[in-house]
Amino acid sequence: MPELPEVETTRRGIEPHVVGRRIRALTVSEPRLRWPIDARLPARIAGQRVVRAGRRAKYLLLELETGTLLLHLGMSGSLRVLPAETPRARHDHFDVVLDSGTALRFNDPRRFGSLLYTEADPAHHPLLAPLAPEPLDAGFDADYLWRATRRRRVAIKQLIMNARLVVGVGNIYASEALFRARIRPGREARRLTRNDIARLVRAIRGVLAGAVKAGGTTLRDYVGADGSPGYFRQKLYVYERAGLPCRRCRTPIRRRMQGQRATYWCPQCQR
DNA sequence: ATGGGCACCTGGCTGC
DNA sequence: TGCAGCCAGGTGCCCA
Repeated sequence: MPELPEVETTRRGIEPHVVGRRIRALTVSEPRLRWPIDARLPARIAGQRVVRAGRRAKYLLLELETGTLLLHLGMSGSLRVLPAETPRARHDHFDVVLDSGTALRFNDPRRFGSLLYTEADPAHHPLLAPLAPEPLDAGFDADYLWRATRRRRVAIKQLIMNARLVVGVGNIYASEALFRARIRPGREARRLTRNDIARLVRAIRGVLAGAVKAGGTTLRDYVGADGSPGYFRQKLYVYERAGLPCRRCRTPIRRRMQGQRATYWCPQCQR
């Protein structure tokens, strides 16, 4: 589910509630996430102050005094801020209880999310180290993507969903960015021209930034830290719009499977 | 090195 | 009403 905009929206939502607070407890009701939550984790983080709420790609980073919590929302996860005494609901898996009496509560029906902890530099963590530059930072530019796409035969849509090459773009925003860049999702990456690449970089940045502004996209499970949905769905041009008229040219939007994920595009606008 | 396919898990919807 | 089958905002890992 959550791609960069949803994770960033969650980060912004929790930030004012967590930074400077001390962790009273980590209470785990279901440790079986993508990776099991370490049974010693509650003891390790209890009593620590939260220094910073950061993000790297689709990971939320809660920087503590002596380590960093790495939290991933997976496909169906959400993290909410609520009073610690709020009764648990189905698929609530853990609470980070703060000294303010509020809790960060993680809910994830599919349990593809994860909660990890490292006392080393998180940038060196094996899951974070190989990640591409942040798409909204200066390091992600046409030169970078040009080099990353040379001699790559994969379809460009699959390439921009590969976190070693482009980070933060998932299935929704991949289709949306390619629509904005007017590039067909099935084009071989290395066949894109310099101009295509420049438009694609702008499109990726634009769609991600726009979605952050709208609080993300809610299709099914996603809610922000305050429980409210994201409103970017109304601004989607192609995703889940198969058969509906293109919002630019009225041609019916097409859908096909690409690497076991649905891809949407306008056969008229995109070449 | 690159790329493809599978696995992990639950729930909602469709169609018989 | 029940149930099988398919699909869903991600991504690490194994194999060719």
